[in-house]
Amino acid sequence: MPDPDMTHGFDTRNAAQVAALAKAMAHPARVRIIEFLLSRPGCIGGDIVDEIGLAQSTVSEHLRILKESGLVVGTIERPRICYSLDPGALEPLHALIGLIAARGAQNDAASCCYTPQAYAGKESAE
Amino acid sequence: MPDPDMTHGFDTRNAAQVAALAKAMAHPARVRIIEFLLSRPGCIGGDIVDEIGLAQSTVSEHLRILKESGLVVGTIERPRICYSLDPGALEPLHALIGLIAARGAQNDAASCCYTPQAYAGKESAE
DNA sequence: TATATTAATCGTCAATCGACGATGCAAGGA
DNA sequence: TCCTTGCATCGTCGATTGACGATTAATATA
Repeated sequence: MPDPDMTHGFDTRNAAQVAALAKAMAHPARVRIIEFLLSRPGCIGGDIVDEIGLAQSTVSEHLRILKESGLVVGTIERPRICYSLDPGALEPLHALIGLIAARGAQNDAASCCYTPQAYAGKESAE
Repeated sequence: MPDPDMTHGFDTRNAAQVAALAKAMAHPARVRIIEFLLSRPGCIGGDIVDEIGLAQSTVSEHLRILKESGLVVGTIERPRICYSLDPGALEPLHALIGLIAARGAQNDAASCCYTPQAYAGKESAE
């Protein structure tokens, strides 16, 4: 048995990886940091604090989370630290999202379930 | 001024959208639900509960979050509910991740900052 | 009408998150 | 040596999350 985590073709390890990456992007301030880093040719030090408009300690904490996920890398250039994106880090997330997006082509959201006669009384669930 | 939320080329509204989508994917159980939905031609009712291995109420809560994000749609087929992915929903997230991934081609993670002489004493920040 | 099936909702609890100000720390310059 | 600069870390607070069992709601079926 190659991988004991495998279930129905997907493994829980990968799910945890993807979730961790998504979590890193799951806050508006962090998304804005990413976008900011994306808008620059190189990377920036504490300008991020000005850009985001939160306290320095708060931004530092967001950067810590981003670094922990691997999405952002910091290079020390005393007294500054130089932040930049590591695009390769979000590969697992990118792959899954790519799969979902690809499904969009073949499969309109309406087509459904294994009980074909189900279409009779269709309501939207909320 | 076309959009008061614009800051340095990105708007906070979009950041919130992206963050909300990422948040929906920011839990291993929800990622596994997505992968499970992806592994099926159509969609499934309460089989998700068996697949995930958490209590029914917990899975229901995760499904609520996924529906709220638009990523998953539920169609009522009494007494079941038929869940399926709506690939279009994660467009904003997909777009941003696409941008980041594209950057990977031109820009290796090492190249950095606007102070070119910085490369002298390079350490890794943790 | 009574019962079984399936999913949503409620109430509760511990754990985690996000924000802040204050403080600490390492290098560079006066 | 004493400041200054730039970032990390600490401690604290309220808010949110994630898990569960119990309950409720809506149908189908006996």
